Amino acid sequence: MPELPEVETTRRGLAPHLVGRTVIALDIRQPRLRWPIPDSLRTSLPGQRIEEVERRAKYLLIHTAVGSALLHLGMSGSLRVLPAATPIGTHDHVDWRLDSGRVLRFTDPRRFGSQLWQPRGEIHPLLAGLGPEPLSGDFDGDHLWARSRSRVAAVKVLLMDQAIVVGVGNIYAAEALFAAGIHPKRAAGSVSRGRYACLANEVKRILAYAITRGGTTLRNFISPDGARGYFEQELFVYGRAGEPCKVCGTPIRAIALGQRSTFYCPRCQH
DNA sequence: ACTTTAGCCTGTCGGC
DNA sequence: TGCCGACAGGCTAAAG
Repeated sequence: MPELPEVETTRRGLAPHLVGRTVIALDIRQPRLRWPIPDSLRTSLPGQRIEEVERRAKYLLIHTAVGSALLHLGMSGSLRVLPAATPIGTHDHVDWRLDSGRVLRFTDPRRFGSQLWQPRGEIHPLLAGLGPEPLSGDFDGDHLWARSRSRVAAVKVLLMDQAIVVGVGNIYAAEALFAAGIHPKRAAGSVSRGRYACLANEVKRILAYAITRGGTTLRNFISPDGARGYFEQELFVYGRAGEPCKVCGTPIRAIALGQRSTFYCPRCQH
């Protein structure tokens, strides 16, 4: 499932093929994604030259002179640059025809992804309320500590709240909490300043390391060059219910937290 | 202001 | 073998 490292891996794979290219036309075979593809994208993007490929949270921003396309992979989406004649598969919903003779192809079986448009000078509502980038200097333990006072929700829910910090999904939240030794169900407001400092550092370390591994491939994720990610081999708790903790040997436990599966070591995390 | 719930989708998997 | 319900999950909007 694409979280920050997977989106960043995608960005790095796409940028060399997109920057400097002009979008000739869009082939939209399925406009009903997480949100319908807006007319503004259909009318604004064709004819534009791509200036830059940026990542903000889990969004890819494809910048042009008149505005930016916002691409989100949802949980099963992938983007690849392919020869224009590549046969179209069942879930290949959108193609951007490029002047290089290739296409940027969006594939998404579950259609939780999106393609939106943001005119130059405007900020899309979906980007407006986002918290800081976890790998930036704006994010640290004191930020988590300050934003968690008086909050009774579980610390894992806080960590996955995109208004608090972006890019951390179910996998990396579980891994960071394990590394910091914090129980995922602990009330966010009851975690000390010092432990938040540790947690913030682990979030940064794990995300940065996962990017070097090409992200985590579970089910659908593939990078633009078709490669799988290799971080799954490095997971300590996610998806390992019943298996021994790699640190202490205690069986990893799975619980539901906010309708979401959560994995932790009952001995290492408190 | 915070917390909870429903909903968007379809491939996969266990059970019968 | 085939059908069927449960489950998975990022994220938002609406409800509590």
